[in-house]
Amino acid sequence: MSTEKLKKTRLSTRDKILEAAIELFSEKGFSGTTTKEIAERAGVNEALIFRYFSTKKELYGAIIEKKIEEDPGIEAPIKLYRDTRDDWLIFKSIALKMFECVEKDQTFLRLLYFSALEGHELSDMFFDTYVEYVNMLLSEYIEERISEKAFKKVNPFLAARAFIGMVANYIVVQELFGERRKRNPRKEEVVETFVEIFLNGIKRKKR
Amino acid sequence: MSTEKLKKTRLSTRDKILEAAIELFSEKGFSGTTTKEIAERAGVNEALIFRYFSTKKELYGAIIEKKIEEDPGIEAPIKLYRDTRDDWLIFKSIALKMFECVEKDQTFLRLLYFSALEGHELSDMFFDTYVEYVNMLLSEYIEERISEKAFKKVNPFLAARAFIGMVANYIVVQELFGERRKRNPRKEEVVETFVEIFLNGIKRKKR
DNA sequence: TATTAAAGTAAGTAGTTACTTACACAAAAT
DNA sequence: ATTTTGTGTAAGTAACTACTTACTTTAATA
Repeated sequence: MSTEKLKKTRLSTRDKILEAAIELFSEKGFSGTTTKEIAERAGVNEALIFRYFSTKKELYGAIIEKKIEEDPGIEAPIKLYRDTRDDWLIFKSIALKMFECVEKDQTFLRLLYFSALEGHELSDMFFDTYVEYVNMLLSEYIEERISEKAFKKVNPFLAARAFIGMVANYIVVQELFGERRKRNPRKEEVVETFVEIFLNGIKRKKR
Repeated sequence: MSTEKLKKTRLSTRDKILEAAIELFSEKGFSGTTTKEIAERAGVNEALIFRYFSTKKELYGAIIEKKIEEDPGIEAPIKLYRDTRDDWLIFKSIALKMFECVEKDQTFLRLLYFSALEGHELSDMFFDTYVEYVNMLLSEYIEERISEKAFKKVNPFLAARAFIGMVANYIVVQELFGERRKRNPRKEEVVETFVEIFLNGIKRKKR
């Protein structure tokens, strides 16, 4: 018996349901997924789903909460490197962390977008945890750098959005709009180009 | 009788169905919308839907095709102003055109994202028409400006993505993740900040 | 005026949906 | 030894799904 199979066996019924639900909801959205399918993929009886979660909606809520708790810490690099004032390092590692985040979990982006489009009540919290929080931390850092005269005077909130936006949109185009098929530039080239454009754009020129 | 009412009356049954379907599919996606609902909102008998479109999926295809044909020409400014070599004007008007595009049609962005997530076969064409085509034209322009030594040597494709990404992501955050509620910076400030950061980042410094 | 075609509708259909019920089995607690 | 508890399941249910049928009304044409 392979370790993988062993691992599967050890999963509690509740966890098997959650895992199958995460996969299916991320593939087809809330209304595109049936509880029957979830039960089949989890390998459990459909009625069991309703023993653990009283409604399909509650199950959906549970998986979004789970994703929110599993926060991969895109903001880690900024907290870690802030004091070095090494802008290149900070922005580069934030971008790389964003790439890493969707590479590690293929369901993440789709769940985030599906939950927003389908209007789930936890969608806002999901979004705030992953996107707004990072943007806030980053705009704080940019504000500091402006007052240190290292960066030009710009709206720090918009500058942060600009940088996060470059990276986020690139990832979305790749992951959601299937541009993966084409052989794209290496991740490192992408990140370095974006950081270069951004930092050149915002840094004060030395005289 | 108001002109609006008159206009409504003049709409053919087929158009009434299409209009209702556009609204509903953009609100709730393909699998979240029922043909009964569409008929109710259009004010026609449900059976009529299937006289004009043989399946629900075909109706969905028809509305996406319609949207593709209605292409609002985000690429117009670049074609129009390319020869002026006025970078500020060109990039600013592209960004403004992008804002304009989603302001004029509230259903557009949601349909684009829903069709991609739900994996409709026309989704790629939809995406190509609105996003890839503009990106291509823009990267051509950037390439020219690089060879004219006006811009730095960067990957033109990535530079175009960077700019489009800033703007697109800002709009998506506003429209899809309901950041409209907060009173945000004026559109003009947003656009000017983005263009400033981008052009400063990519322009060669004069010596 | 008679004929035909198009536009519209009520009432279906078979299959699916989220969710329930009633019951079986095994281990732990009494 | 017997009750309780947790875990599982087959077989339902009522409401809903996309889609059809058979029929009527309206309007254009000959």
